[in-house]
Amino acid sequence: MPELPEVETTRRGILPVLKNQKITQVVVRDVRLRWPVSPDFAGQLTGQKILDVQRRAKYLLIRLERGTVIWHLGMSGSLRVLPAGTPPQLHDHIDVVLGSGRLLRFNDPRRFGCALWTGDDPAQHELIAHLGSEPLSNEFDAAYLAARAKGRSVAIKQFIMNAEIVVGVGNIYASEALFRAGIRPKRMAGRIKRDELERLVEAIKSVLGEAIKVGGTTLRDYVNANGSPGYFRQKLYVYERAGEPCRRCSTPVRQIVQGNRSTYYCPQCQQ
DNA sequence: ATGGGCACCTGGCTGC
DNA sequence: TGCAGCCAGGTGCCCA
Repeated sequence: MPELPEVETTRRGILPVLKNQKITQVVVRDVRLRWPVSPDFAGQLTGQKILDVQRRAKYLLIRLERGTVIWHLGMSGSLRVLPAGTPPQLHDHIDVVLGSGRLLRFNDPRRFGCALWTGDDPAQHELIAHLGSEPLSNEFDAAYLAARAKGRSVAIKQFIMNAEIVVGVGNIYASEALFRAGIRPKRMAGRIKRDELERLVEAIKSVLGEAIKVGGTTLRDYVNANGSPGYFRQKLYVYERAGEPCRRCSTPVRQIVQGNRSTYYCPQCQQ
């Protein structure tokens, strides 16, 4: 569910609530996440002060005095801030209770998310060490993309969804970025021309940036730290619009499958 | 090394 | 009404 804009929106929502707070209690109701929650997870966190909340790719990094929690929302996860004592509901797997009398609650119906404590540098963690560029950073540019795409036959849509190349671009924003750039999603990554890569880089940056500004995209169940949805859905040009007229040229939007994921594009605007 | 496909899991919707 | 089948915002792993 959450792509980079939704994770970043969550980060911005929880940071002011968590910063400088002491963790007074951690409740783990279900350890069966993508990786089992470690038996010492609660013990490692309890009593520590939260220093910062950062993001790398779609991972939230909760920096503590000693160590870091690496938190991923998977497909259906959300982190919300609630008053301590709020009764848990279905799929509320983890609570982090704060000295302020509030708590951070992790809900994840499909349990594809994870919460891992590490005492080492999170940048060196196996899940994070091999990640590609942050799309909103200056190092992500056409030269970088061209170098990585050289000689590769994978479809450009799957290429930009590959986190070893560029992080944070999921199924929604991949289709949307390719629409903005006017590129057909099935074209081979290595055959995209330089000026098209320039447009693609700008499209990825702009679509992610605009989505962050309005709190991300809510399709079904994504909510931010306050339980509010994101409003970028209204700005989607092609995603989940199969058969509907393209917002630019009125040609019906087409839906195909790539790597077991739905892709949407306009056969007129994208070549 | 690269690309393709599957697995993990629950819930909501569709169509018979 | 009930239920089987399909689909969903991610990503690690296995295979050719």
